[in-house]
Amino acid sequence: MYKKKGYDISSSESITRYAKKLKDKSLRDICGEEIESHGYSGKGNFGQILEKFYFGYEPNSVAEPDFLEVGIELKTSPLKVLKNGEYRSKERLVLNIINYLEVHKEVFETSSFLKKNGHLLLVFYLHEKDINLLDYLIKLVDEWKYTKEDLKIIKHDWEFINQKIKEGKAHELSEGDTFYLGACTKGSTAEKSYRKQPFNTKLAKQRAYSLKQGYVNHIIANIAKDETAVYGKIIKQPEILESYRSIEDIVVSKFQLYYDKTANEIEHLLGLNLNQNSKSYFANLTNAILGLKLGQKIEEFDKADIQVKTVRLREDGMPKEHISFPTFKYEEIVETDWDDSDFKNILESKFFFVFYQLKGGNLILRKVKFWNMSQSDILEAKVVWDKTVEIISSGNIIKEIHSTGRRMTYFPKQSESRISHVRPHARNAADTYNLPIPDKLTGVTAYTKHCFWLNASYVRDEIFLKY
DNA sequence: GCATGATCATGC
DNA sequence: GCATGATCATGC
Repeated sequence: MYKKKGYDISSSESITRYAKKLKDKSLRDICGEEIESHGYSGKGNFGQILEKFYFGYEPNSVAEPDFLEVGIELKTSPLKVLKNGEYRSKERLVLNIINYLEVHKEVFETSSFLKKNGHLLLVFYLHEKDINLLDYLIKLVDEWKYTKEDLKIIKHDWEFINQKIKEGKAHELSEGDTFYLGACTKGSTAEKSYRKQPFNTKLAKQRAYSLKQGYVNHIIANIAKDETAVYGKIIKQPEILESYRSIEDIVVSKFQLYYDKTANEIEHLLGLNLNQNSKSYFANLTNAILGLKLGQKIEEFDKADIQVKTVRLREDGMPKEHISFPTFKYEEIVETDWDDSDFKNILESKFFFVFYQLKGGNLILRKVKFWNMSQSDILEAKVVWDKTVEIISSGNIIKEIHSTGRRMTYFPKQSESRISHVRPHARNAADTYNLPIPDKLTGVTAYTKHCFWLNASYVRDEIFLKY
């Protein structure tokens, strides 16, 4: 037994008060000597050390909350700092493992998820590269309970995950399936950690419930009392989510009123007068349809890490453009595993597509769609990512240089994959990132910024045309 | 006409 | 200054 308890285990106020003393301290500040006298060897994670040496209980993996008497679960999570000094979550917050064989028997209100994670005590620390975890500074500490609105959405998410398990599709679960509560992969190498599922003989990846990174950012803003961003809600009263309606249905029904109308007509029907030359014209129109004021961000989409994409289709239904993602840094991508890659992370998100189509010189709203990529397509996209990494690591990037100076590369072309390709995405040829090793043909040590693109034909066939 | 490489323009 | 959405230009 560790006796370093400065709190009353039967009082949540006392526990929180004791926890808040951690602010602006590091693990070494708080319990350095004790850690050394107990032979701390650098193993174990931040949370386990805090539990053992500060709160004085042995880390466990039981289904009950850590502070059983008051039903509070302790969670620690890393922060990063933006250039403007605001805190953001470095990652999603991983909760308890989904026991496929048991959860299908549960109902949300009495579920193992809610029992263990309904009331959290959160300790956020500043994660810094190349610094010993004993020296990370703890910055934000507070309790967290979900608001009524959030809990309705989380319940829908939980039920969606359960439904998939009941249908024997645990192996097809994906983070992009849900809004705030995700089913994220969990295990040192996710490839190796497969589990049985109750209604299918196929093994399914081990997954845990998790709060989406965007949701954690809202918790952080809440705790830090940071209210710089202006948000507007789609769901103004939680009662709207009563009964069978999901947030998806509600959003889609708002758009359906305007299907087959031109952007201009929609604008007038909404009583707006937007600047059509503005780069954000379509984003503004989307927000207005959802009932938001100009300049507001969509709170629910932000919390759910939803990628909103407006796509313009030609008359024949082909998107005018491929869809781009952020550029990758050559030096970073070669040091990254697929499971930790930005590309995988973004492909696992939920997307909201708004399709406009050209018709007689006008753009009309054709349809909107929530979409996330299937597990099998994510694996196909991995092939493109693997090849890209291989090309950069080997230094065989440039294939030939035309007399005009135009350079042909070995990067995966559109014709090589149904799903994705790699192309430049830069201000101009001088807009470059450093290469980890010089290009074999030319010897250049930096190259024009590139990014992954979703093929226009994939967007048409798999997103626009399907069901 | 399409695929691929190159660049522009706006807004934060 | 840069990210992002959008578009242009060239060669097959």
